[in-house]
Amino acid sequence: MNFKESHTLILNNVSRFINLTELEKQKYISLLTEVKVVKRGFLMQAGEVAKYEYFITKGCLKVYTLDDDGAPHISMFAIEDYWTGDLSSFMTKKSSRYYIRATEDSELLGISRANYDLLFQEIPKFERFYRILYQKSLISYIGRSNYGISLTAEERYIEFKKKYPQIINRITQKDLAGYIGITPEFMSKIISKVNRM
Amino acid sequence: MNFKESHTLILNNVSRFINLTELEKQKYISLLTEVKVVKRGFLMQAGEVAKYEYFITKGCLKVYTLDDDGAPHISMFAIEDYWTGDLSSFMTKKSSRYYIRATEDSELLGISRANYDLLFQEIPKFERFYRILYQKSLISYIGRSNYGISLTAEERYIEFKKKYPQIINRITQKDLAGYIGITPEFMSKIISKVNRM
DNA sequence: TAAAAGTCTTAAACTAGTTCATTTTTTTTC
DNA sequence: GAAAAAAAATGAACTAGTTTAAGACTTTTA
Repeated sequence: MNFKESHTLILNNVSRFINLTELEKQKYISLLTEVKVVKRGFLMQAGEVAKYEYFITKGCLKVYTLDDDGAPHISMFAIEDYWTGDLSSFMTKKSSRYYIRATEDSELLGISRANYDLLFQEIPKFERFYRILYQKSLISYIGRSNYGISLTAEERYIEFKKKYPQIINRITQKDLAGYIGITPEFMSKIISKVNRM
Repeated sequence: MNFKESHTLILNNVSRFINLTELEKQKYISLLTEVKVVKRGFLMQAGEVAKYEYFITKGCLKVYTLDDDGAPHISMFAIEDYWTGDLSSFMTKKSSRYYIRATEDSELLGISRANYDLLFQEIPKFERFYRILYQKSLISYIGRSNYGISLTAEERYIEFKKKYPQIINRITQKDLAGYIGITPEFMSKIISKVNRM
């Protein structure tokens, strides 16, 4: 059997941590659902329960909440080879506070909650896969946990630019401001200052 | 066989997510090391490699970094029935940026990196235990990831008070300021303001 | 139990970041 | 490819949080 391009991408991602037999690969792929979202389309909206966890095979999306004043707070940008979704809502089946919206035409592979649970029964190796995946995500979130309160906005911008050069050119300055946690006006000032340096 | 009080505590913690046989329990306990730290003592210091991940059976500790000006940024307080350590350093074996210091006389159970790896071979069920543990931690870190940039210091204080009433009476106002991400002076103003309300 | 060290409070002068308003530039849509 | 809509730039007046300094209170140590 040979797999589609998107299937090869996700199987390569999984094979970073566990080895699957051909049969297991087919089984895994059979549990996934293909999803497309056009630019500015919503993958999910606040108030819904997260039905899927997603792996991105093409495109770019932003995950954000709206505060009481309706101002967006972007918690992540996700591109090809990243996982995204609202893990909390997905696990608890409670309604989500998050919006996920494509900033480019995007393609994803989703796994439903039922299939996620089934996966551990059918291929217990996936306990290990997710153990390592969550461990790595956790390490990265722990590392960032203090950055909002201990760095200035300018330092957070410089760090983002260094860490995610492949993302910074694909998003608007306004969305970047929503991620850094400042107003678009102040973002504009910082960028012109840093570029002048 | 019967277990010590601290062993019962950690076995209860583990049994939230997986069931162990008596033999597995004994095996697990045999992989742990008991550690005591007196008030103001260090469990680890920046520059060291994290040799253990810890489960707290008694006491209270603070995990923090020092910034370039020597000001402490506290990333967590940990009390009985919590896990602590520097997961990044523990996994990568690179030197840590963190200090972990007891704010009360404390007792912990540590697992070394070698025993952590062995654990998955000997009792594969622990892949599931850590998958769920890390998933829950991750959900809580994701939930907090925007709180430093989207809430005011006063809102962060009120939230901390509501969420961790059992911790707030065990730490100094100065350490709380280091966690909230403000100066002790401003912390003092906020507390007197909130209490006046 | 006295001295030393650390913690907490208060206040005045300062700075990083916001708000609001206007203009210019870029992107989207028909 | 023109009109409309959205994003970016700039500037002036404002606010949340910092800095520095000094005195009062509490905890630790010898």
